Amino acid sequence: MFQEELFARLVEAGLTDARVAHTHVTAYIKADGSRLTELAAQARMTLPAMSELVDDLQRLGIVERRRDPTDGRAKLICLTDAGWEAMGTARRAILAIEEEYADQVGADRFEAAAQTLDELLRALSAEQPRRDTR
Amino acid sequence: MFQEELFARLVEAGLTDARVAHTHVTAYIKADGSRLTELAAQARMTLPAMSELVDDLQRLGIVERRRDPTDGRAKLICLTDAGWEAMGTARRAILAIEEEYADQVGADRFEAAAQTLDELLRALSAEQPRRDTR
DNA sequence: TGCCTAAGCTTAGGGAACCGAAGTATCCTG
DNA sequence: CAGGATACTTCGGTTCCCTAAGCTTAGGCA
Repeated sequence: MFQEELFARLVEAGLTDARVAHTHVTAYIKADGSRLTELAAQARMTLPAMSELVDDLQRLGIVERRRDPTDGRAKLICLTDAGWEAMGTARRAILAIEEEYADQVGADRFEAAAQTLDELLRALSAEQPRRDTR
Repeated sequence: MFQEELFARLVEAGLTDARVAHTHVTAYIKADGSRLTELAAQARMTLPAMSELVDDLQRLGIVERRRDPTDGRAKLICLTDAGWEAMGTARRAILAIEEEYADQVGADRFEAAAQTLDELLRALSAEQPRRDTR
């Protein structure tokens, strides 16, 4: 529901190739680059799954893989210029939808619910940290 | 996260064949039976997708398809005895998890957030009723 | 009565988003 | 400088959902 609305807006804004799974990268990627292992753990998915997502975003020119200067095995997933731009329009779209939601139930209640859920998620994440990355 | 916890508990309770998608049926099915069209609309998915789910639950002995006495085209999807039993254990598992969540953030806040989200969902569903069932 | 459209459902084929197992390259430790 | 651990990739498979195309029954209307 939220996703349908978001992706409709992204298409309007010209981001026709955006897919839902991409958010698993864009939600966690750091400004100076993230390792695949980091991203997979934060998104709670396996390395192969995250690798495929990064492949796709690389094909679309949103991210690029750079060699990690501190570790020859690792790669840093970084946003490209086009990636930063896309992040900006996505963020604006999300804020607009959140505003609509806040209008439906009252800004104070929406804010409170969001806060509660965020806290709950953090508490549960702390209990059961990452997935098994054997 | 919630799903992992729920299905782990269901397996413990002996419901080893339960799958995530089954909730799209069990969440909406009425005590005296529901039509496929109804279920698909409420779960916001297509008829073939819902039909497959019902196939699967039928194979597992959870639901059965009865002829609708008021319309020869339609079928009523009904819970079997085993289905009612499974619903009971699932409901108990869900309540137990919700209690744990309430403990994490406070029962009052959890309750308030749930209420807010429920209201939001209803408001959005009213705006954008069902999916296109051409 | 006999079509003809619509409604209810099913079948067939395919794509997206994951997972587990197994492989390669690099790092680190004794 | 072996041997194990770490970072990542490749391969094959499952789940969950979709669109397109069918088949059957209902209901209106000439």
